Amino acid sequence: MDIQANLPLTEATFFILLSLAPQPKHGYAIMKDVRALSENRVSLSTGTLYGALKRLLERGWIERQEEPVFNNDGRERKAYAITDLGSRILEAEIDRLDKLVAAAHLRVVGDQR
Amino acid sequence: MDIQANLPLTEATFFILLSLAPQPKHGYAIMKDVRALSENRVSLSTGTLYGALKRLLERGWIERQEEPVFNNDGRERKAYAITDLGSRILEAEIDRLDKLVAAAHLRVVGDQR
DNA sequence: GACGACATGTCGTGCAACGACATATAGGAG
DNA sequence: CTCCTATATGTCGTTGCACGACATGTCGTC
Repeated sequence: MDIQANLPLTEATFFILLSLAPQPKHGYAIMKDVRALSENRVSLSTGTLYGALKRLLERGWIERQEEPVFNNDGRERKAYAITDLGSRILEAEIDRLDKLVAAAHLRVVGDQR
Repeated sequence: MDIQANLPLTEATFFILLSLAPQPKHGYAIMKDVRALSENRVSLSTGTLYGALKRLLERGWIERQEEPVFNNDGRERKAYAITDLGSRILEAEIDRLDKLVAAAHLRVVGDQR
């Protein structure tokens, strides 16, 4: 399978995978995590979130966990976990972004970062 | 005008602005430059290129140069130039990418760059 | 005279983001 | 007891955009 062919990821997809990278989460938790990760810049609407999750499941980049996850008050949720394939794609995307940023910094005038 | 509201840029848009940042270019030159910039990963089809250029003109991120640009054999082309607004948006996008990459590197396991 | 590089454009398709809407439970404020 | 907010999951219609296919033309080379 050609990983490169799936790039670039959309911003929603990228943040969802990044959010699931350390540990599995349920939908709503992903939403909050992405908001925090992006310093409140990205607020996934539910349409974007669940639409994206559905697509990611179909592609096998993430999977539903069988073990239920418990939150503070004890209610259980079925969480999503990133798959090996998903991890490889996320890493490839980060590689791509690294090169992109490097190329951009070489080009743009008045760049002092 | 809220610059942040225009982000993220699509990959095509980003590379076009980045290509025009050092100096104005005509359409076909942008195509070749983007291919080189991205190490042959991104090949803009003409549909993407001219569609994007049209949108960028409408938004005032780029403009058509009045002075014709001459290529090797002396034929003239009307080139596109990035505007001040376009430059500010490009810089904002690079800022966004910087933060994104930084956040990603903190998160992802097995990251040794 | 055919072919590849140069050069500019239009059109139709398909995918993805997004806001709006729908639904439901839990807990705190009044 | 009722309203409001946070938690939680989902569907639907619209819109924007990338992309390949097609159309058109010039110039230089083999």
